[in-house]
Amino acid sequence: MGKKKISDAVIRRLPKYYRYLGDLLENGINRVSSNDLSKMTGFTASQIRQDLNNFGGFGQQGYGYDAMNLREEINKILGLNQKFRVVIVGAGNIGQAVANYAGFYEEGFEVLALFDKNPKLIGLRIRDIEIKDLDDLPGYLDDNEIDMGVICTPKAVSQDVADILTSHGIKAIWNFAPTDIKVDDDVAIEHVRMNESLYTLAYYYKQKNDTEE
Amino acid sequence: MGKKKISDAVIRRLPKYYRYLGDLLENGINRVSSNDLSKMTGFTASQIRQDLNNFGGFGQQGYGYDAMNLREEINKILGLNQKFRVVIVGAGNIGQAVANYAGFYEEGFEVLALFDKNPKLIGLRIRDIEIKDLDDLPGYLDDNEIDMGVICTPKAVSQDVADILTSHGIKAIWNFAPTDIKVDDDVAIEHVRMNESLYTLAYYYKQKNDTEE
DNA sequence: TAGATTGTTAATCGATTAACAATC
DNA sequence: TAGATTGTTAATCGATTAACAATC
Repeated sequence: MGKKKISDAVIRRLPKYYRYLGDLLENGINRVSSNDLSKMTGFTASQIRQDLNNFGGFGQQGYGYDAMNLREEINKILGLNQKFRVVIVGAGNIGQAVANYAGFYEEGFEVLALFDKNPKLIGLRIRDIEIKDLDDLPGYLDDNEIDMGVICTPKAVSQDVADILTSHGIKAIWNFAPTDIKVDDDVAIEHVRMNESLYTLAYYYKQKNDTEE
Repeated sequence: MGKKKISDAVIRRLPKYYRYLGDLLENGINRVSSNDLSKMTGFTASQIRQDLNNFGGFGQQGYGYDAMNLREEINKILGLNQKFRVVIVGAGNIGQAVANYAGFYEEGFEVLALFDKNPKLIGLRIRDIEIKDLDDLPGYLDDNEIDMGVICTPKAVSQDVADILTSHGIKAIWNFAPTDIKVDDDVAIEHVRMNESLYTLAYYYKQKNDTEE
């Protein structure tokens, strides 16, 4: 409604707070100041307070933040307090990596099926999840309530897969294919840009080694 | 030297230009304007011209840019015009995915060895690259000239692995473990933040579905 | 209470966009 | 040449940082 738009930069810092708060709790630490978080995350204390105050006053003057409470608040802000029913399309190394990743399940992301068109893979099970024939994807989406699709296919077919997913009601797409995918405005999409990351690394490597100022 | 510092945001856009220029060339298109690139990338034409002019005047008034030339210039800027000798530490799904990814080789990244501590994996070959015992990593690094290490281990050991890599002269680390890693200032490091990406997706999914304003 | 630390406003900084002269 | 489009400066916008009153 009248809420001011939160910038993307803020949202992308929240997972980092969330992770460090989890680390603190694992170590039995329950009290944390913006200054503590600053040391951990590398963001300024001022920025951290600004970020959090976009969503509410979670701290207490003179004390700081309760780590568990703050973590739960961020959990809610990010929408991690719901279950996500997930299908993975493309059951190669990356698809399998996602299916196998335990941290995924801990936050409520439940992988229900993988799809591939490789006959050698169809029928196999990853973590007890069956790899199904890609041709069965539309029917599967019609018969099951799925929230999120993970695209782990080669780039040549990633847009087609996205089209199948969205035309069958999927509103969240996590894309590992090295390409941009176009979706309607009501679909959330995130790209894991491995190539971009690698090339950026190459650049900074070069900076540090070529031009030892 | 006296060069003005290029902002990180600029660097992270370069790979996208690079990719779209490649697409154009594949389609036999050799001339491109900042306006064309704007339509493809979603960045403004003005921003694209600004970005490129940080590095030189690659265009021609009234004409635009020569796609092949511009692509080569970006290749050089990013430091992709050199070979990278790479080791992958952690030969699970992600490590194997990286080793198998063809786009990696096309840009001059050559994977020479994988390392793991799982006896079931040691001795296997991925793309004809042997998986070696993690214990042999320090010796291997001493005996071979390696530029880059890719960390695909669980987070509990990622810092230790990074320490081994850097203490044996590695100056570039590509980290897939879901944690921050500390390295000296002369080491370039890039994190592929899959968790952050996923949680951000959860947030935007929630925005689009909860608050149909 | 005194000390600590938040929440929040104001100041600064940097990045993006707009505009247009230069020029192919 | 006329038209197109860059390179580049100036204007705008937004994000970060600094500062401090509020208050636990």
